Amino acid sequence: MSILLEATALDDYKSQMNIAKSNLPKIEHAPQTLRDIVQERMRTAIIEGHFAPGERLIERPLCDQLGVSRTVVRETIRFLEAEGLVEIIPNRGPIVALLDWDQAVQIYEIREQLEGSAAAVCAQRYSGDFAKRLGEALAALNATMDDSEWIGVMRATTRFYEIIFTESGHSIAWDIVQRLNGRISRLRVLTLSAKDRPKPGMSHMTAIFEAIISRDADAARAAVEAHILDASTTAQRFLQDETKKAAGDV
Amino acid sequence: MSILLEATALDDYKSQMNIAKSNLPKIEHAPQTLRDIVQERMRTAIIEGHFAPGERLIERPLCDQLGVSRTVVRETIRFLEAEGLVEIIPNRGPIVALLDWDQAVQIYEIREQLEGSAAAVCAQRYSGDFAKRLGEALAALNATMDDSEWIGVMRATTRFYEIIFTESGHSIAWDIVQRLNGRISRLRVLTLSAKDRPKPGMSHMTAIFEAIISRDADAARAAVEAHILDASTTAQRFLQDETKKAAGDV
DNA sequence: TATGGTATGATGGTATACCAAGATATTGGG
DNA sequence: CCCAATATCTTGGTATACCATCATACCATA
Repeated sequence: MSILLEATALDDYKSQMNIAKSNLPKIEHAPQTLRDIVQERMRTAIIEGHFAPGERLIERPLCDQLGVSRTVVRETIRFLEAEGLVEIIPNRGPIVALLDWDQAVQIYEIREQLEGSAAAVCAQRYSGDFAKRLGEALAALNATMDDSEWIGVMRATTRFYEIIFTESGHSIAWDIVQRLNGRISRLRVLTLSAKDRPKPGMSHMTAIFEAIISRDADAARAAVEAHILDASTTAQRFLQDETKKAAGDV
Repeated sequence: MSILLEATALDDYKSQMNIAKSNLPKIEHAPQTLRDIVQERMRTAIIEGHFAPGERLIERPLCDQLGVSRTVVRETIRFLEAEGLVEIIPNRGPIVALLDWDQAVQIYEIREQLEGSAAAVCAQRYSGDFAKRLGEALAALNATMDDSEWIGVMRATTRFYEIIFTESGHSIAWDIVQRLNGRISRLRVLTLSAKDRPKPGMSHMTAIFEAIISRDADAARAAVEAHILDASTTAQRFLQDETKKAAGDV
């Protein structure tokens, strides 16, 4: 059964539509539309690697798998296209976006700037229970490092940075970073599941944490840069191995 | 007659569809789809201010004005939503995105970093006829400054930065900057058409040009930062005036 | 074997119908 | 005369059917 078919929010939505206003506890009814659900599901399916890069996304099968109309699927694809997660091949239709090393380098560089700034601003301005929350996120990240479930590590990492971006007030930069992360998700999977470097990643995150907490903006930025340099180096190794292997397979 | 109804590419497309393969010089047939045309047209209509911020974008009238089906319009809106040019109000539909000063500040800060980096990289690495091309772009920009057509100034400015980003190889950052510029287009219009500051803008651009040409990366970055600081200061003045006026109107 | 035609499948584009939710107008009762 | 309940209109969301085009694979014939 397809990953897209898991019976969850989509079915809830549909049954809710039919039942309509049968029960009253509809307060706080977040008007989550079908599109939102499908978007979210396809986005995570791509990011988590259930679709291979370059794989075609054929409309009607997707409709069948998701149980929604073409309209919804097409609008979703349009949205993901704008996000850079999907590319449109003229007269052939959408495919999962491909990623070459040049693009990856650019993305790491942009992340370096945006994450570095957010961390620096954070170090200067944080207040309230921010330190506590960031510490908890770091602890949670540390906990995920052991069970080596890359998906958990990725989510914990995201959570860690989300706290930083939120505290710094850089919501737009956070949007951009998340979108860029989606595009290099394949590389993140590779680096996160790399057996030979769970420790360096953790030490970098700890360094970022400590620099922010001690209100050292320059050190915070430097720590972020070190973290991303490490990640990009690891990613490069994998991507080039992969490229070589692909070249050999031909 | 609506801005959207200008008879141009859209009609060409449609008649081309019917004529089909009557004449052979169809080589280099850029497969521009209806969606692409509608997207481009609506994007520029929003950016150039033909739709007011907050204005509702009602599907069926748009279909009538553009002469296309709801599918095309809806997919276009989805794309522009992902671009941040359009917001969806639950149960009310899409509106032209609103912009508050907090968001604008964030956007200026991100632009500062991305444009600064591109200029710095450019200064270090430019080659070929880049200097000549950038000089021509600067001259073109200077020429537009006189006739005070803000649209021309905006395009020339975009062209100037496009050359920088292209030469630096930062294509993804350029995408991001362009998208961000779309979101603050209203502010750019205000600042560009400000009668009291055609000169400062030009002098900043000249400073950027000279710093890059003399391969001084630090100076280039500083010049970009000065330029954006100036732009954001001007923008802030306008936006706050506007806010005050709006408050007074209530 | 090579050429050309055909069948198939996928996409882009269009039209239409239906229902739900909001907004507005209307009308009836106090 | 005012308030409230109802009716109507508009819009958004969804689903479905249809056509034209493009690409590809297959097949038959020279």
